[in-house]
Amino acid sequence: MVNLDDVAKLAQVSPATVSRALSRPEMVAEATRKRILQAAQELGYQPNQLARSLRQRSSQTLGLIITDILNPFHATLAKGVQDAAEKHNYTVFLFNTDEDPEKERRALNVLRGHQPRGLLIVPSPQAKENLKLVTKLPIVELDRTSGTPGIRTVMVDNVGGARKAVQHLIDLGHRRIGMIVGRLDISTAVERLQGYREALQAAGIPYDETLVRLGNHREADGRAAAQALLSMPPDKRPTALFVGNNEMTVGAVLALREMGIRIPQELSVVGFDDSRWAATIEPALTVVAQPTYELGFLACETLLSSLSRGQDTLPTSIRLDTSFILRESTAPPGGRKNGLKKRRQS
Amino acid sequence: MVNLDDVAKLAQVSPATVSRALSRPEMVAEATRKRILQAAQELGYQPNQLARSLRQRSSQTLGLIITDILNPFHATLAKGVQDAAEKHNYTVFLFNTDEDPEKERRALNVLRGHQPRGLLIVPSPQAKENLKLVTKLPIVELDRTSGTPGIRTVMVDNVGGARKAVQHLIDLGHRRIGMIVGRLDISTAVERLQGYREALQAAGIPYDETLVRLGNHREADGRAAAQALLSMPPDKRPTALFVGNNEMTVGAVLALREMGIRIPQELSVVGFDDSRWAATIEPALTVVAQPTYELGFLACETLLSSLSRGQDTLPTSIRLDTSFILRESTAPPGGRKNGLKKRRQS
DNA sequence: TTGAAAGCGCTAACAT
DNA sequence: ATGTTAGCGCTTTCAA
Repeated sequence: MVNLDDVAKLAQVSPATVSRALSRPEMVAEATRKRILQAAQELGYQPNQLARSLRQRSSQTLGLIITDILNPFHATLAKGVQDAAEKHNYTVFLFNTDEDPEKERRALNVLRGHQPRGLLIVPSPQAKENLKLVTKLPIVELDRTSGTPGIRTVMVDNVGGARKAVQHLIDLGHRRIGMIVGRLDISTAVERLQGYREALQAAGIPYDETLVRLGNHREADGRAAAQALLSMPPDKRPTALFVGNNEMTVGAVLALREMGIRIPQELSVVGFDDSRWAATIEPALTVVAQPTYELGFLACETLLSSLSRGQDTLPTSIRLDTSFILRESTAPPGGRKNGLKKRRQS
Repeated sequence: MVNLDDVAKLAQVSPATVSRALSRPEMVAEATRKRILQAAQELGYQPNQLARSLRQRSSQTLGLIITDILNPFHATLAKGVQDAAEKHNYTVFLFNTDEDPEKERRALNVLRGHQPRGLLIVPSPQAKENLKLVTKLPIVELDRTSGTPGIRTVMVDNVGGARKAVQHLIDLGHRRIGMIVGRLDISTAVERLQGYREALQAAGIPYDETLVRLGNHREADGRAAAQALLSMPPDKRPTALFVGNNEMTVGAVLALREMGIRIPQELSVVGFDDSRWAATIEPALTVVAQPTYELGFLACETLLSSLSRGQDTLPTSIRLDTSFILRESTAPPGGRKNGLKKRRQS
């Protein structure tokens, strides 16, 4: 590999001058700088970041830990982070935890070895414990929070989003509204459940725990939960369903399809998180949409700006708004049709 | 940060011994090793990979360059690569090129600075030129090839996959079969087009270039191409459509929907690359499915084994088989129904 | 089996 | 404005 010394020799200067010409051009005379740049170009020189980072005791890399890259939501998050990082000349190490705290722990340790400048993480259920491994690192949590005090977070207004969704169902006349919610050791699930409860309460509808099913965020969980809810006696079962995340929504909808339950005639459905699938399935799904890309981008910007501004910035918690997208999967209970026209509403 | 010296002091040995205890345990006496491990544990020591890689002149990192992480196909590829890399204790740098050769060039340069041990790349159209930047690096191309001689590739049997798809349409009785194909400077597009032509030829159907439309892999391109094809006069327009990649298939299907053209009664459709969307849309799409995860995993395994076995391995080109999945989007021309039952066939 | 010493490629004092 | 020198944290001769 061609290194600083090679360039220095070709340009007939000392290695230090080459280093300066590349990193602090203003410290080097115009002519020498040109000569050096020319030499570097000629040799195809690329600075060794390993050496540079070792010496500066600070790298131009970030760690990104998400729970499932196959989930379009997370892929979009990753893209947002990537783009922001690239804009600031940072390179990102990507890790997947599959929601497994043990994989998260390993990822954190590996990451530690690579001396990243900061960390963006969608925390697993046990992240609070795991994050003790990297206390020295500037961290931003995105999408959800581990509850670790003093950590910056960039999230969506889950409570408000859920409230809007359930409010919509109530407005249509539903009283028995089911919810499929994620694991309660994950903050988004807790918050969306809270939004559900708030909407019910505001409408004076008592909370009925038999209508709320827990799932582990996966398609299969949504499927099982929907089956359980819909096998309740007709007068007890929900007439509408609010599903707490995208994958479980898929499972629920497919289960309903298999059971021959028509949406929205027999059951109204609202999902959390939009996707192409939700928009183009039959019937098109009414959802609470999240600014996913922006979430990732902003989280990364937040991290980077806290790096450059030093430690003095207060741990901020950013909440982005969701938007409610009305499509064709909801109708008044009992089956009168509704919503054949598409429209949006904030 | 706690370093080797700290551990050495605590364990009352020299730094060299600590290094050995960690990297070549067999070179250190049982007792000392235990003491050292204990000390390392106590201090929460994590080796600095930057220093280690610098010294060894070889890192435990890989570069992965894909063209679009938002495309589930690429996300799945990335997951396969990740999993294989993790299994062998490698960490991966992820880059997105968005099919932009300039972004690819930048990614390659940045990557070079981080001294990865090898590179996995889904090459952009100008990769052949760009890859000259990293001639020293062991490379595996996946999904498609840049045509650079001597480079290992892990791809799918695109010709065979396309042939099966078109053969199926021919068997149903179609003669005017349209194809929406990707940019012809991308190998997968060329190969899939070739499979299309081979199937036609084998059936004695002349190749009609007005039935073949080029697109740039995006949903919008599939949409435009489908609109163009279907606005041909009824006696000239295709009765069946083979679409060369997943995103364009989405566009084509949505365009057909908007035009009110019923699938498969008025037009049969076969896509390349399966997805949840394809499987659950109405009607469920008949597709050529790819072993995507395996493609990524295998590509990474191939790269890593070539690293450990040294340079002597021959540049291998691996082809994985596709599988044809018959669902509900194809029928004989003229509208007789078919394929309401789902089944698979290799 | 262990330690001393050199050096990977770079940057940052400190000198000139 | 440029050069000299030391050292980031680690591994690897070489010597004991």
